[in-house]
Amino acid sequence: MKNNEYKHCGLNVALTILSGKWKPMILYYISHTPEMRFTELWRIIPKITKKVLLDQLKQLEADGLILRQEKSGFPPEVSYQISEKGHALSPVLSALEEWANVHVSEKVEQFEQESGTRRWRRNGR
Amino acid sequence: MKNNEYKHCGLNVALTILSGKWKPMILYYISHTPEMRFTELWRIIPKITKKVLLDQLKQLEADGLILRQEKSGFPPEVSYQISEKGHALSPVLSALEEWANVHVSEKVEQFEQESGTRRWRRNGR
DNA sequence: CAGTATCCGACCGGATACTG
DNA sequence: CAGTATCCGGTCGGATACTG
Repeated sequence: MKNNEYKHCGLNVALTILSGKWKPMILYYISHTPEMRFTELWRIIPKITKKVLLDQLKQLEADGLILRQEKSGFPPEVSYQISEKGHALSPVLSALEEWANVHVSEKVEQFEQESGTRRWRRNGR
Repeated sequence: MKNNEYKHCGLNVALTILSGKWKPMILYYISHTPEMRFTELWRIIPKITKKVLLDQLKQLEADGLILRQEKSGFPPEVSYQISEKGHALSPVLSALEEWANVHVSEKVEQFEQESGTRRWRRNGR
């Protein structure tokens, strides 16, 4: 094989975008609800801190996977929704999910139990 | 939406397995060659250190995506190949790649230029 | 309600040197 | 050739307190 045939940078980009401890979960909830408010999201995701939730929401928004909508007034009212790009990604994520369930089911079960002690992220932004 | 409907742990597992700065590239090269030797891999991946290459190879092997084969004798001769699981993953990775090229092409181009200064990983193992 | 502002510790990628 | 052994620094996730 010749050197440097690797040009699959898109894969790296996609994985980078998806990297963040809570991003898949955030994406899941946002894509399954027409309008998800910040506090609601914060309530249903166990143990996440507001700062981290904000961080990951900002990244997802910056990458164009979700949309942020702010209604003026007080108290503030912000809701998030899935974008076109984000929506286009979901079948791919389902495929990944499916692959894991078929090929590494032990790890999935194990993961379900730990659930919460898991750490992970990706650097680079 | 009711709470805790999120059960897509497989997605988390899959992303965790794929997380590592060089893993997609390693996977690419290994899956496109019948037998890839350690030093060869080290040569064609720019700038990776042996320690990091070993780390990521060990993780990929532990997760069952690649196989390690060691021939006895001296000097040592080790080669890596893609496994069944790893092979089953490649269409999904192509889909991810495709998504990125269609939906975040700017970032992909940008990434191609930086190429090398990029950092990322995922914790939790 | 939906954020900021700080501070902190863990972990991962990287550099360098050494070895069976 | 294919690894180990150390050490280091940056980054991200997390905790806590404060604010428009």
